Amino acid sequence: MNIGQASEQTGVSAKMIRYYESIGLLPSAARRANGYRDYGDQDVAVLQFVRRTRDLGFSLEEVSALLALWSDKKRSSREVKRLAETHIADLERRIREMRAVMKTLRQLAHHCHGDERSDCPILDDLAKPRTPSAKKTRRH
Amino acid sequence: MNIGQASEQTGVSAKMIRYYESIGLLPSAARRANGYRDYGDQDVAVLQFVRRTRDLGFSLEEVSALLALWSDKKRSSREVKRLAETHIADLERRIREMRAVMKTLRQLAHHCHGDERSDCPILDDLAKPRTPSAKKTRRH
DNA sequence: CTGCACCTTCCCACAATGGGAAGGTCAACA
DNA sequence: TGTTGACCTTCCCATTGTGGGAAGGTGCAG
Repeated sequence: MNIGQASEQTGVSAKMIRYYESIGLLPSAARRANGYRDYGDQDVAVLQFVRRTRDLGFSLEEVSALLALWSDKKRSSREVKRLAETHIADLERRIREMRAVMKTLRQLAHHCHGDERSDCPILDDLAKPRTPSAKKTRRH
Repeated sequence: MNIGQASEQTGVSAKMIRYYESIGLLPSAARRANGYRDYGDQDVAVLQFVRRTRDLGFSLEEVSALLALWSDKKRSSREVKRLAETHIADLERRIREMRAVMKTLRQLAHHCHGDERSDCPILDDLAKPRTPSAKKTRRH
């Protein structure tokens, strides 16, 4: 099957499939005589695995680790669970941070009348403090 | 004051101050005879404004809009409030998405015994479905 | 044969930030 | 005076994950 079909069946764009191969996340695809990449059911399964883990927010590096664990028959399930739980904890932390930010924004917005008058407590407040709590919400 | 002091007082790295200037987010800084950038209290106030809005998760584009509104004496507070509320709605949406993902991950992790045994329902499940709900959690 | 849809590789762009090189400047200290 | 070290300057590169698009080959249908 061509890359286009593989893309359609998995929801991973052809561009990304080639990219994943180029960075070594996926093994080099088989090639037909004309140079086209050729995908089989096994490849599609791997792509679906990648698609799914990406949808769940795992980084490509984490996906790579999960793929390795997936194909390693001797692996213990402990590692997998640990990876999932680390990810859950990360999500929880980010949600907490975002909630703190929302709280601040809601307070600011609440005091802004939001009409034609020009005085706006949001802007006045933004100019003053040096947010003490908010850490950089950096993705890993 | 030199860029180093301005950086220290505002928590914006010197690197970023120069970058913000280069992309036109900030006006060109005054220069001393030796070519060093020179910052005054007004510049520091602007940098603090930027720092604070960045901490609250606004993109540089949004910060730019807020800066314009800030310096526009005739603006209505409606626009500002709208910007803040759009941002709040965006945060809410992202939190909802992340919670859905966490729920899935928790279910997966719950069924994984996480010990030396190698069979792992997390990996088995990841290989199967085509997540229907999870949209890309892309930052704006 | 022509046209169109597909494939290939290669380069560029994005958002925001950090790292670091190569070189100029300034202040303090021996 | 000379040197040292802490600044400053610009310039380029890397990151993460994705899309856009050019330039060219392939394959099939009319």
